[in-house]
Amino acid sequence: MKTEQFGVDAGAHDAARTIILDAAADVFQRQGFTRTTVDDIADAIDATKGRVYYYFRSKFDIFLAVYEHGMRKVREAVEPLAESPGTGRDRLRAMAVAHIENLMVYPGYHNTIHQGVHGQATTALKPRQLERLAELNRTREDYELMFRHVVTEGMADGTLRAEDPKLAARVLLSCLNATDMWFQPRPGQTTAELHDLAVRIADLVIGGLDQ
Amino acid sequence: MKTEQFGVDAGAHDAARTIILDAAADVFQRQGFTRTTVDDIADAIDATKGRVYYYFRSKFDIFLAVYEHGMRKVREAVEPLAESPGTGRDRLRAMAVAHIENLMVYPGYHNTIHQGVHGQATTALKPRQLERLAELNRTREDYELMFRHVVTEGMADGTLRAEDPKLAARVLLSCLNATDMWFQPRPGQTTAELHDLAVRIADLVIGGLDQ
DNA sequence: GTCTATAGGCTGATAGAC
DNA sequence: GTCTATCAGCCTATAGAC
Repeated sequence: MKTEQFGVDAGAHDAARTIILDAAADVFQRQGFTRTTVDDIADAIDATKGRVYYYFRSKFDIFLAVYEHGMRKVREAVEPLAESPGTGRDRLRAMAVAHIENLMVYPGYHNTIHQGVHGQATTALKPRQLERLAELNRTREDYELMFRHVVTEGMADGTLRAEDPKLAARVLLSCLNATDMWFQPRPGQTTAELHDLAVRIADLVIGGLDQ
Repeated sequence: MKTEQFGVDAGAHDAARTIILDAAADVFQRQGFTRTTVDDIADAIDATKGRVYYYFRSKFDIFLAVYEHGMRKVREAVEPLAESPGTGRDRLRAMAVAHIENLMVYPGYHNTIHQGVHGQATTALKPRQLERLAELNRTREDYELMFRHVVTEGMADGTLRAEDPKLAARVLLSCLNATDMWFQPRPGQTTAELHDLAVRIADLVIGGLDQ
């Protein structure tokens, strides 16, 4: 019972969890949370349920971990750009490109978050899980708020125009996220090609805010 | 056994089906297809499963009927605008507004279609169901094609600019559909208010194509 | 740590009464 | 037409062997 989860083995433990999370994000994307069985996740890593339940208390806890991991990844990529030098428009564009690129690299994670925000993953939840889900949704709202602030700053420095920054940020972010509705990474697609595509999508999406 | 499904009672039969479809679209939106039980749909119209299974062969057939009904409604609203007089830009804008308005009036239907396109509703399907789903997805592709054509026409008449009409139409439509990710009709919201909101969203979304 | 075996609950679909 | 009753299958989660 005295495992070394917080000792020298923590790294191995986290690595094992991450393998499960990667597989789960992928399967959740392909089949949706509800239709995915824990056996499906285990199959994807050539294991059985037993392994999965050793690392996660429940299927929904896996979903929560995917949500958290995915949100942390985008925030790490996008947040620094919000505070970088440059006009509001330049920063917003850089944020949009980075967001789309992140979505292209981690499609499973983003799609799973999508399902979570939409509430389609909710089964009968324990108080502990409800609280964690609420906190994650708050993180997501903060993320949207960051976009809204940059929109406002772009309006102030004259590089963006918007009647209603709140509506603009919401539409902008939902448009960026909509990419996961049709984007499928093609085998052999280079990072440069993905970047180029991300730029073109970003320009289409933020065009409505251009001065 | 000799019902009058195609005789004088066809209207009543269709009406009963539509009541079930409206309820199903609503519940599918709130809970997602998989998490929705047939009992949930029946409860929503103060009935039991028996009634539902009298009108539909399976839960997935209900989904297919919702998909079809929803697609027919948007097409009826948007298609005439694609062929109306005016510049490409004017027509595209009118189509975008109409699409969003339709989505605001039938949020359950649109959200359910969304789930279908995303493939999250797919259980083990019979050949008959697979074929019908494929046909519906083709209808949806035709719908996107209609947007692409108007984009191309707008480029020709100099009112729109786009590097890649195919990408532009795809991004445009997925952005319009993304509205159902956050839009919640408020009680007491008038048609005029919804129209105003739809116009503002449409302008944000097609701004990236403006000349 | 990872597995197998199984309990226990839920749900899609059907049969048959009214 | 609509209901009640019920079956059969699937899936989450746990217990215990290795």
